[in-house]
Amino acid sequence: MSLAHVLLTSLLEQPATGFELARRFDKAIGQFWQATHQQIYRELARMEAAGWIAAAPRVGSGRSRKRSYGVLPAGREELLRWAGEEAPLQALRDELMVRLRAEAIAGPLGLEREIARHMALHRDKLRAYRAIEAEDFAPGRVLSRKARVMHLILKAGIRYEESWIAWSAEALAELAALAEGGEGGVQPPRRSSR
Amino acid sequence: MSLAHVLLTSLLEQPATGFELARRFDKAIGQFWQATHQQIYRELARMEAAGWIAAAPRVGSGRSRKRSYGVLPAGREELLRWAGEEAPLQALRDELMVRLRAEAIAGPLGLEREIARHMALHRDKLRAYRAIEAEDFAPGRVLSRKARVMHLILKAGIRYEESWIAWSAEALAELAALAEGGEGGVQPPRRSSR
DNA sequence: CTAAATTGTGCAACCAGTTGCATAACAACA
DNA sequence: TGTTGTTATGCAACTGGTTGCACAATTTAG
Repeated sequence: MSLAHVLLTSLLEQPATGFELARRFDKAIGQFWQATHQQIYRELARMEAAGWIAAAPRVGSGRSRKRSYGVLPAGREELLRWAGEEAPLQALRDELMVRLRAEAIAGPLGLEREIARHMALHRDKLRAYRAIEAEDFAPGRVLSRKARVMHLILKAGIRYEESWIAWSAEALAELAALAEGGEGGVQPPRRSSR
Repeated sequence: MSLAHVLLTSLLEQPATGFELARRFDKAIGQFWQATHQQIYRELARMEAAGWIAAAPRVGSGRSRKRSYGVLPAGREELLRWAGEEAPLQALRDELMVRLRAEAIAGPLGLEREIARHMALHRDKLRAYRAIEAEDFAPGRVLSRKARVMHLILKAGIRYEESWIAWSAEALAELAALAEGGEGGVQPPRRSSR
């Protein structure tokens, strides 16, 4: 049940409508958690029912359906309670690795293109993260505690992307070597080179 | 719909019962995909209905409910078709990073313990992967194409664990520095040190 | 021979996330 | 004034994954 807690955190930073929260997921939050507007509205309704958040009274004409939520004391307590919980390691799921397994077992499938494409996507993400880092966490600047912790989160993303880029390069080199060597057999090669 | 394709790949390597497939998920497959026995049985039933796999005729007494599945030509075709598809980057979800965001915004929550615990778990995984590597892909050994591709998958796991271990060390150091410096404020520090 | 552990299959209910669609206020502008 | 784009909320149906439970054959150990 992490979504509720992501939303609590974000609302604690700054009250917002469901729509605004959805946009925040496109930016900073989206790095390590995602949600569609559907999920967000549903979850906000639950959280309101649980007494964790409340909508601010409508301003002006009152014809709009817009609802801006803020965190209630019970919501803040719930966030702190949850933050103290232990969680198992996040399970890794990667479709590309599943495809690579298929490639290993069902023979050469030409996965190089897809790996190269992923590598480029990881490069794009890394570039975007680096740009945020240069903008918000430039070296030498004096940062608040909050900013320094946020920087740690960004750095986790940077390391993650870097590690996939490095792996992709290694994998492409190995697959190229395999293709060139012409070793397509399922059994270990018969002719030893020594 | 990756689960079906994981199962196709595994059955192609070696026919198996649902139970045996579940155990394979605890080992090699589990690195980048997970499934409970429930999901596996449900999916096998679907795949059989779709004509991708078939159960081998019962051997011996025939009193057992055991069903061993093998891949049919249609299943193999489906696997190859799917392997050629493009997929977006795997979305990253990490509850620990969500907690760290809460820590950044809702004040110090003592997340160091949890980060250290995760670091130890990542170390365990890395050690296990390294043991497999030493066992199955020792340097200098002549490996089949299949083994070399499998090694690439393992290496992806190794890099992933290494990158989290390195991040954890960095995060713990930074959090320790923050605690020591006594900077708990939300605003940038007032007293410049120069 | 019996008890316990392991192997093996499955139903039912639930929860979280996805997809497609519908609706409506408001702002900008032609 | 009407059209288009943005902001804003929500229902309904579905898919994939989780949890709890039940049942039964086979193997192993006492």
